Amino acid sequence: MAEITKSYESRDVEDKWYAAWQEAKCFAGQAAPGQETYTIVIPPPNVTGILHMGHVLNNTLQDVLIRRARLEGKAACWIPGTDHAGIATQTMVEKHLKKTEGKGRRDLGREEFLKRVWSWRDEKGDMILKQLRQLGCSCDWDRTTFTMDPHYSRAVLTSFVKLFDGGHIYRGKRMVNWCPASHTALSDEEVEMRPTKGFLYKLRYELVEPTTTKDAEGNEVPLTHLILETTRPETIAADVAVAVHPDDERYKHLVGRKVWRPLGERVQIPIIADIAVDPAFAAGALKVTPAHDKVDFEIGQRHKLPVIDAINADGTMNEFAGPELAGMERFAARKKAAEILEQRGNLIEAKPYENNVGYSQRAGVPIEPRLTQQWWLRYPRVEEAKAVVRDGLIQMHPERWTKVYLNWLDNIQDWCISRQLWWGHRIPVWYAKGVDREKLTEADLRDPRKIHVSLEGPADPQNWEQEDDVLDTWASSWLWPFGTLGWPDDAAQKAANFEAFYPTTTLATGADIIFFWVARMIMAGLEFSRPGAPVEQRIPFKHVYFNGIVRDKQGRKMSKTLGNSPDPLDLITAYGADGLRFGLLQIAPLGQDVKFDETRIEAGKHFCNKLWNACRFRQMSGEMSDNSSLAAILGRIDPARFDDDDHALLGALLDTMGTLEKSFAEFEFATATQRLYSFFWNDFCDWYVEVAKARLQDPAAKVHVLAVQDLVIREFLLLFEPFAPFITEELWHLLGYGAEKAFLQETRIETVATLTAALAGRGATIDGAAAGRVEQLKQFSSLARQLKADQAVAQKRDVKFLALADTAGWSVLAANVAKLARLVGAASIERTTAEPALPAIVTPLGTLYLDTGVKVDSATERVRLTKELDQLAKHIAGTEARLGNIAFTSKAPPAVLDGARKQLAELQGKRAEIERLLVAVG
RNA sequence: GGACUCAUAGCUCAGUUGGUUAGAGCACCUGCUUCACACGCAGGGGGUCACUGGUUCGAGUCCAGUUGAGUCCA
Repeated sequence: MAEITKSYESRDVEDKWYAAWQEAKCFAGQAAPGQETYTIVIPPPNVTGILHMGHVLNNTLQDVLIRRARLEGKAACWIPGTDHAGIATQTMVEKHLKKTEGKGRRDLGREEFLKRVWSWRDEKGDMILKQLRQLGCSCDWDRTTFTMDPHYSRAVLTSFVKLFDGGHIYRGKRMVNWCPASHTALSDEEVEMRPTKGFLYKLRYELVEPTTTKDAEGNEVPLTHLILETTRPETIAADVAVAVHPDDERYKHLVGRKVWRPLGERVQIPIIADIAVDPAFAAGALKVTPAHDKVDFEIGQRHKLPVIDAINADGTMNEFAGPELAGMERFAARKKAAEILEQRGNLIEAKPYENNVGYSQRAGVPIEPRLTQQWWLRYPRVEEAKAVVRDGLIQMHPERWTKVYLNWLDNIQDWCISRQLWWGHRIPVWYAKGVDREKLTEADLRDPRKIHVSLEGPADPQNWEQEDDVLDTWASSWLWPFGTLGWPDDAAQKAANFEAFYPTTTLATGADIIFFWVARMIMAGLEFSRPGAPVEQRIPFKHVYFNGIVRDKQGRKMSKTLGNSPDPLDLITAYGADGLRFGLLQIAPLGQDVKFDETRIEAGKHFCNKLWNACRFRQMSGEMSDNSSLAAILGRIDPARFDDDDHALLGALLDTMGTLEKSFAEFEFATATQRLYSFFWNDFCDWYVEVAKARLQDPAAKVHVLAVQDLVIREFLLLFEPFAPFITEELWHLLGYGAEKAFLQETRIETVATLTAALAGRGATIDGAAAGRVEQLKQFSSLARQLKADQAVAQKRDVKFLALADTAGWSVLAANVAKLARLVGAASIERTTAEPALPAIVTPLGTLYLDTGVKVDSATERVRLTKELDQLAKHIAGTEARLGNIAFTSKAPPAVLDGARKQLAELQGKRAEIERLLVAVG
């Protein structure tokens, strides 16, 4: 067996083991008939993406789940892949083209451009998947899927055709969120509302026929114009009416009259009444611009108003905006429009104003409501999607997200699924040549002479033209849980073992895509996955775990522009993948955002090093014996030699195992990591290993004590492996736990029940009371050290202690004196019945005197003891007051009362002892 | 406007169904190269649990309100 080095060097072991795992196909998702499965599909990162901290958290969580499932003997399958990310990738490649060749995509043409995107992908895509390997992710790489792969594309197009045939898809000229930067429509979910500073322009619209109105006092006064306010004066030339609320007394008599439109061609536009107008906003009159506002469009529809489109696809104004504005960029045009209006006397004032403006999430520019032909989806299975979550078939963690999910489904709007891009799944619709696409009706869409919808395309392609648009990327990723398992092809599904692995078990993702992805996947799963099967077989997953967002120390989102995100690969280099994983999970409580703190990652590394050295020390402590099975180790454990420390340690181990079982069931990973940490560092290293040093001096006890350590390390490595797969694998082999050359993952992890039973099978039953006695010993040693420190005695100097103890206390001390002496640095700990004039401290096992050989400084001692006495007095007073309260003694549960009485007795005993010491000091 | 989350030590966070003197890591102070580990060991200082009120024998924990930070929806 190789000797363990002085410190853990992650770099030396990570690559080695990852290669070995892959070589041995450790991560292959293969299910034996009847075997319980555990499936995860990765939230596919952008194919152009590189690993950031959010990925690290999200994927570490998935790896922890999948590795634990493997240790529990389940058929674990984690399916990786990437997303083609339509807009992002197309924009990226376009930018690259512009920079390197000075060309735009239109210069190349669709086919050539797509070739360039593919070659970009082949060269740089999947980089992130390589990075995930460095993190230790145990994905079944043979199943890697890209949303543009031929079989996956087939799934996407199949879903379109099925939905079209089912009447869920239609085409229509409607208001969409238009991104002037990317030249495409966006879904509502891709629009982000941002408070934006601008101006509210107060304008005068001149009445064609002046009239009168009543002023505040009821006097008849002349009225020559209407006042209205807008944030977008550049669209005035596209105004087709002015609207007021039908019940607004101020304007009732004006409805039906006309005003002069102040910009563009000098025309009269009607004053109309519509309930969409908010009479409380501004002056209560609204300019109606159907082409450039969703509400205005609806008003226009109701009143059969014309539509004037004054803005081009790229966000510049066209000739309908008027000669002064034509050709200008929309924001420049806004300024210019205000100037013109001011010159003409139409502008009353422009006051600074902040309102919510929709921005393209991807391009970061304000979207333009725009009337265009698009493809729309009426979501299938909406009610069923609500039911599966409401009924708990799909559980969200934390549970509160179900409310957000249900609320969205309650207010669901049709989904604009077409995008005016080239990179993506081209919509499988063909128009007969000569058909005017602008004039197609709903009925025409169902007419096979005009429209062809299929996977293969028409038999006579020369007579047809394919739709130019592609599908929204999310309209491909919503099929992910079954598209990655071979759907819709029967043979492929069989090969992927769809039958065993679907529904998937857990989806781990961020709550920011609950609508984009989670909700849509649920609907898609219900609609497509197993037609006709019971609902519990059609859901795409059973659990959704929402991980938090990784933020910087100031609580800001990590982003490239802020430069506040560390490179995960640097962190792996510095702290090891295990240190990064463990450290990050420690600060990632369920459903809460994570403020990133590099010192916690460093602590993760330190913990790995601690584990490493504890194993190293075990190796140095004595011969390694057969560790290859639990039975072999248990065979060396001698129940007759169990002392309190053995009981307490194994009790803590079982408790830790129980905590982990519970944590995994509840997705509480921070709890799990914290317990692993405190168990190993405090219970095992700080106490057990230290006290064992004394026991190891006894040759008769040695085999047993080392076996206990071998057992604990074995179980700990199994518990820790999901969090830190590299170091645990390395130690597993170094300490000979694997049979032959078996990997750690091939061993089944023990449960509280099985380990308890295995111990019982060896005749060992854990004495729960031992932990309390060990606690007393810990306190004793801590107090003894404190006494030495107080007396300025060097720690390592072996001093003489005297203990004034009763029989019970002394019996505990006597049984552990060798351990304690070593622990506190004592030449001897002897019992005394006298009351020596020495510095003393009161412990749960008796009063301990320190014989320094120097005369006691009674003044210092008095100060020290008095201080402690004061503190004690306070606690005693508090406890006495509680116990003296009849309300407390009559109502509190007996256990609490008992505890309080016991505590009071202890405190009083301690006080009496300190008082006595004070007298003795003089 | 509606929904949600958070506020505990200098920093980042734990704190189970309310129950002894509120914990950890990092940072800080003191001491220590002791036959695993200085990526370590020992000892220490540091908290009116945001604020106000309520329920209760008892509140960091439950309820209401206030303030502040953040997220989502409209």
